[in-house]
Amino acid sequence: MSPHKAPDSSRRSDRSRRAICDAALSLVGEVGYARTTIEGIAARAGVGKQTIYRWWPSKAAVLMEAFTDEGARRSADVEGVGVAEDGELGIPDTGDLAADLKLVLRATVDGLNDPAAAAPTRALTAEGIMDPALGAQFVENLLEPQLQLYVTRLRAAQEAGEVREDIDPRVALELLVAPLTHRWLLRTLPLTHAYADAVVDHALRGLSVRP
Amino acid sequence: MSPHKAPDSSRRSDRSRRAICDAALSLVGEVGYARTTIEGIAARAGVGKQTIYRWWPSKAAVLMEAFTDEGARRSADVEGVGVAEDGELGIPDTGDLAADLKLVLRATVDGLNDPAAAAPTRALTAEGIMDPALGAQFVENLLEPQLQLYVTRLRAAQEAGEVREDIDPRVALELLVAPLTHRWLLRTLPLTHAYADAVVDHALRGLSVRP
Amino acid sequence: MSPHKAPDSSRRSDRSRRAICDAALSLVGEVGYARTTIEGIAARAGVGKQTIYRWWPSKAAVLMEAFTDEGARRSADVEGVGVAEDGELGIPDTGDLAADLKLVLRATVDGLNDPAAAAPTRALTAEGIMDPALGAQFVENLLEPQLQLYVTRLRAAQEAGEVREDIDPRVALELLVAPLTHRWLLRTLPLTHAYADAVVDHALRGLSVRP
Amino acid sequence: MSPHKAPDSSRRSDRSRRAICDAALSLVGEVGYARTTIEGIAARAGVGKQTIYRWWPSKAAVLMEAFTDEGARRSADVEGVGVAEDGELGIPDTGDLAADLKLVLRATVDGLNDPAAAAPTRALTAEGIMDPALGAQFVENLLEPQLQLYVTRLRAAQEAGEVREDIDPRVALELLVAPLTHRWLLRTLPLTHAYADAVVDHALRGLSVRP
DNA sequence: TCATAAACGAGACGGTACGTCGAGTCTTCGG
DNA sequence: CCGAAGACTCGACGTACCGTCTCGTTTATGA
Repeated sequence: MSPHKAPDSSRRSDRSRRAICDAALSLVGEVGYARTTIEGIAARAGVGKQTIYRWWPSKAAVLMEAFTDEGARRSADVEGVGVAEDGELGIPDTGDLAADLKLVLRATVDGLNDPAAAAPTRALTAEGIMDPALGAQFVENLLEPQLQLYVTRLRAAQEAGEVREDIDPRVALELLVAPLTHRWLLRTLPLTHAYADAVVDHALRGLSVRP
Repeated sequence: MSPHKAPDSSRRSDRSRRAICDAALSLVGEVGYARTTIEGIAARAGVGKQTIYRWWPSKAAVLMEAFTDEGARRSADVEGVGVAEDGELGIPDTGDLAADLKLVLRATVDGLNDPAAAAPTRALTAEGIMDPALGAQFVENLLEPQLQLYVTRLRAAQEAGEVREDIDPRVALELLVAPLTHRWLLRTLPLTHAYADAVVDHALRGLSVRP
Repeated sequence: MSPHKAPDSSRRSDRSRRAICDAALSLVGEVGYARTTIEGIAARAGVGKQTIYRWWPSKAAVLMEAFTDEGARRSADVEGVGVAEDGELGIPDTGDLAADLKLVLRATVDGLNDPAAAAPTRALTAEGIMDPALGAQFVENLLEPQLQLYVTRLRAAQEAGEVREDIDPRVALELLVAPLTHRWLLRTLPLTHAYADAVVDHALRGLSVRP
Repeated sequence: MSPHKAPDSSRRSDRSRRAICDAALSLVGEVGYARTTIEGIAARAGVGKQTIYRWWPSKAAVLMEAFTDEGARRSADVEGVGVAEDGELGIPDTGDLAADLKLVLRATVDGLNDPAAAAPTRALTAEGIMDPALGAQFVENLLEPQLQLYVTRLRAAQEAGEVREDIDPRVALELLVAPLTHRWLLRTLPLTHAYADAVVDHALRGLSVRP
């Protein structure tokens, strides 16, 4: 069915896989995404080009996996802690939804404003915009898990009577998150803590005057 | 000061400029952004490559100008009409903000869901995400004028007493527009009329229960 | 040490090498040396440009090798004949040096006067004049072997008592050959059989009156 | 007859002409012939490219004229001296042909061995080898006048009884000059005073044993 | 325990496009 | 109204990477 026989993944060299991911990450950090090449990754990893082409369809896919890996490794480092200590591991629930959201969104703002950390994510996002398959992977592996945390927190708020029952948490979350993403990706206006607060306030209280 | 002396733009051939923009637009339409090359544009335009490199720094910049030009030409075509006939020329004001926004956002959804029309915009957006200079141009020339229409409409609603006085129209607009952009760019979930309506309803009424 | 690592010549594709040489020779024959380009050679040979740049430093070097190759192939064709049948394979020795030299130099005149055959040699010679490295290769591979034949014949004439003992064969040979080369390259005056004869006569008998 | 109307040479700006020649000579001296370009000459001369194309067919032709000019200027500088003081202004006649020729040819050797002085001549010669029209100009303007000096001297030697009557001075001169040119252009072996002497001796006395 | 088949490193290959250079032509403007 | 200035089309340059394709060389079972 497939024009080429699939490689036997049980024989795959994990040493090469890791070296490739590491090389990809470091190169993106050093020269940026656009000037990172498959040849460069292979050279830095001490690997034949074919070993990359055998297992990944594109440079972006390599980076995708490198990112996912890195995330998994970081998660593993804190496994068993039992308590979320930052936005990545759950949104706090102090009973004050506005405060909790502001805390998390301010942290998000800080993360997005760090140029070194965010540049590769930005590149990967842009690539995912053009390449649907890659974009789907990006959303599934990196974005959606984050967004689900908002769903969870918003449902809790509904049960606590803080949020109206007729609210769709999935839509609500996008009201909160999309504006930050918008400013981050398109650079229309500065992305600040004040903006994060304003988004939360506007979203929670609504635009309309009270009926 | 500059490493290369700037060309004298008063001597610029407008015939070449237009041919290049036309060729760029048609090529992007035919083969997509990624497979459009500077050489291809030059060949189709019957122009030397150097004439492109003399005036534009990148393929994306050519397309940027081609888009802006096209927009300007379309605007010129309807000049003097006096009445906005679609969302690009102003948001209607029937006195019912929710209805007006739904109308416009549904039209936006339709535009974004048209693959042929939206693909080049998507590519240009992605390119602007990676290249700040280009992104700034994109925002200034194409995006911001659209967003200002929302500001205008929201201010009118404030004056009409439909929208609370303590709302910042700039933030409010992003609450409405960013979620659509988010789904369009990241393809997290389908972009439908129902979603546009839900965004408007959630944004206007707010998430919180009434105090 | 070297700015670029040398390619591994054991992996070199001989098929490509031959195709490139053949293409180069045929192109020079068809359009002349100046209008032969590396791109043209690559295209005609069905080869990537890089494959030429990997192994040769210049267009002239390609032709140099093509010429040498062709010479080697022609020599191989007549191997085992045992008897020289033309000037390229040795200067005849009939005991009459003047007659032998006239024979050979007349043949040389004919070769140099054939425009099709001599044009590439002329181009290569001119290129070698400007580029010392190439010139050295030209002399070593193509010219010097020819000149040695004269040394051999002149030594035989010395042993036979035809030529004075105090003559340096290397200088003598240049007295015979350089005038023809001079007229051929610089086109001062026509290059004829009569001229070849005159050169031999003048050189053998000397300019001075008898003491 | 000509496809383009010939420019009116009476209107020609001599200031431009000189500036172009000067620029050409200085550029060839600084960066070599191959890397001297028409654009470079025009820029250095403060002249439009068209002003060069109007009056010369090629880079080589510009240099040709520049050289001729320079030669004429140098000759003018010593006009009226009445006595030739070097090979360029006539071959001395002391009554000893061998000595006179050695003197001149040694001076020629020195000139040809000076890399700075000879490089442009070498380039022009090479160009003349490939381009017959240019070569004819080179021979007529620069080479032939030099060679005629040898004819003159050799005829004097014939009249003085030093040289045999049946010698053709034109052939004889080539016996003397061509070997030096040969070594100079093709770099087969070093070009030394000893070689110049050997050429004179071999040519005057001949190769054959006395009958 | 070894043979054997796969993945591996290395890198040459045919290609495409890059961005630059210069050729020679054409146009504009200033003295 | 000539000529400087330089923008134009064109073609080739030499480079960078692409993705494919051999080459030997590990390596890791399964016969």
